[in-house]
Amino acid sequence: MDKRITIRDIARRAGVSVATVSNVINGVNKASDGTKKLVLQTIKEMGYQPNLTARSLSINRSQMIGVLLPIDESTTASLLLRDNPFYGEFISGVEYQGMMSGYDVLISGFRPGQSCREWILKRDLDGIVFVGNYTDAVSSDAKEFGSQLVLVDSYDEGLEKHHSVNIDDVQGGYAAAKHLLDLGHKNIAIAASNILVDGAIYRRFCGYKDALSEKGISVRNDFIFQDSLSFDGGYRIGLRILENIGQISAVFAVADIMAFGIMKAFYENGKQIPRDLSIVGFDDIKTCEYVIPPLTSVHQPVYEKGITAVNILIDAIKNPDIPKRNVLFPLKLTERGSTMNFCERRLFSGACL
Amino acid sequence: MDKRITIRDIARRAGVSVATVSNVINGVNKASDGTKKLVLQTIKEMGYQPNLTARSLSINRSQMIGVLLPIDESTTASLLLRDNPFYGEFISGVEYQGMMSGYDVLISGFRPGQSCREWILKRDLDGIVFVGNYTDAVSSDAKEFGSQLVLVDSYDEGLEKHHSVNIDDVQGGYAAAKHLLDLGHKNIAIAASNILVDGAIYRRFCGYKDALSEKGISVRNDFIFQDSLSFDGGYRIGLRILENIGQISAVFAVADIMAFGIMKAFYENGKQIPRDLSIVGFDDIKTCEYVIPPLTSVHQPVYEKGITAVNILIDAIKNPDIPKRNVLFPLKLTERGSTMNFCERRLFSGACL
DNA sequence: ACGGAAATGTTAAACGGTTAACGAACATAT
DNA sequence: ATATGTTCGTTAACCGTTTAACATTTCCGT
Repeated sequence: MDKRITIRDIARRAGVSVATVSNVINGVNKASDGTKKLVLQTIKEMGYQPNLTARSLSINRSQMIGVLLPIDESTTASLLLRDNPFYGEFISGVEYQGMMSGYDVLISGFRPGQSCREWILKRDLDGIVFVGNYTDAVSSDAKEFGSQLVLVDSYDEGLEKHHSVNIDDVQGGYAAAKHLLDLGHKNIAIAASNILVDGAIYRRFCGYKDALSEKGISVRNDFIFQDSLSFDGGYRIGLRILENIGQISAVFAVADIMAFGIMKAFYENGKQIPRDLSIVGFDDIKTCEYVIPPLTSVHQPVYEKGITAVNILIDAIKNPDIPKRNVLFPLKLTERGSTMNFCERRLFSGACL
Repeated sequence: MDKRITIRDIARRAGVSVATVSNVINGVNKASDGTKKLVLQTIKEMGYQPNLTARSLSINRSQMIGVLLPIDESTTASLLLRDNPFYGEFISGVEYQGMMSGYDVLISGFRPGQSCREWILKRDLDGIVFVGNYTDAVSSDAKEFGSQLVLVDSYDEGLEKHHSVNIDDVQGGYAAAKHLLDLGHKNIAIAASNILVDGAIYRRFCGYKDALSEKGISVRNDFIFQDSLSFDGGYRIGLRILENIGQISAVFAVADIMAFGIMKAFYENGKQIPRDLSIVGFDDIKTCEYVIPPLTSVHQPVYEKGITAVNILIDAIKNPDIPKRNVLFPLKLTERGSTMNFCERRLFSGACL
């Protein structure tokens, strides 16, 4: 409960003006070495910490950046952060890089109907990292006040107009399907959420389609399974695939979590992965290594995305006129035990076609 | 890039003094209904947002709270947040409750050698939620500046002196072992990290011991397996258990992630869960539902811990003199498919002893 | 009609920094 | 000796709020 020590206390004790103390702190070269030493010494002795709130007010910059996370629409209450390990990992990257660059990180859910203008303005945020599907409102909000903006995971819209960090979903989808094709599979289903709603999912689908058509295979409508992007959604799709078990030998699930649901459905019905179905997931969350068999999945660099977003943001804060940067992370498939060669699989039940 | 609108602009436009505008904003009842309406109207028209930085400076409170997260000691670089879904879930609770109470949330890793005094001082933080093993330095830092402190997951030390939120590890460990005992198991191993190092783990062990001795069973030293608190650690323990497969029929893993490692070791060696080994985990992370069989686990309310911590913190901020509160969440076991009755299991291989 | 309280405002000094503008002291060049 | 420039500092205004202290008007009881 001590009285807070201010720059004036330092000035008084050191016998100089507050301006001089301020200059020393900020490295403005306007003090003799002697004075500098004296001031620094005094600061140390008194355990003085400059107050960033006051500084913010004065220089109109806060040295804080914000992360806006999507909300779980179903509850409006909790962040997706709660249920999806992704966001924690992402924030970790943001926090680390922010800290390294001297910025503090504020987090918040971006609740519908809310404007980020409010948030930026209230706290004088120097910039924000916006995760998820961005709305035009967001960008105009940011621009209006000299705050910088980096979009993450919202590839589609207005990409050129903003800084952005994305993963190459098309290529990822392609890699997934390609892997299955290389294993000799021809009848490859896809498990997804509504393909037309979510841009990222649609792009993964496109990659899948590309890989197939490269081999002269066209996508069969009845091989496109759509349900909610969740374990339960995957489970339901798993049951539907089981009905077509003779025709489908492999499936590309556009999210790991759906893949787990499919695996569950299969096990419950006495089928085995990968003997009865090869599965490749997408995201490569830690759980992929824990399940049995471990899930082959398209790896996405979540932590690195956080780091990169902050790097771009801070560059932009320091120099608002740099051209927009749009980073697209290439994706690589991590092969594990949930996929196997189509022919070898046939060895269990007969000859290879 | 517009000029920011300040309280003076509002005052000018509405033809009143800034003090009046301020009063209206803060609900101080010093203005006539007419004036109030006028001011509010003007605020809306001009899209004015009070600047919290300036307010902070003025009232010496920031309406911000901080969350200090433990760092992964191995890297010092990244947060544990990166690898452990826990923290994301926890932060989600903190963010939600903070938002509901009008506080913004700042997050940071608590890096060794750092003092939180600096952080509190710099940003005028009203309070902080400290997660993990706390050091005395933290508390004196906080106290010194009227900042409030809530300790999370650091049951042991100086509990009475601070607000705290913890889970009842002893009871959780007890519940885990009890469940296995109730299923008829007698030779129950425990998989843990070094029992003497981490207080929480030690308490879980104590609960396990209590349950056993209640049944007249004493803990066998060769049934205590210790390794790193990770999937790999669990895997190694799994291999060691396999060597004693005749003797051990069940295991309590003090963290889900270790349980998954054990399961993996068993499957790789052609053994089946729960037929050859009943397993109960601890934490009940989402993954428990995804693995096959789904893991029986002691559920811990991570999100609620976040909510509760913030509630206590804000109470303490508003009234610094309230007595210290120490919340201890009771734990409940969630039964799933990784455990089975000892006798039924014997049906596979012979008679029930 | 008068005094005092209540209601409604205003003024101006904080809060803890930054920084433009100014100035003194001293060295150097002419 | 004078002009010119550096070096080292100070003064004071400002950032956008809050709030104590004061001022004016209105209301009410007697």
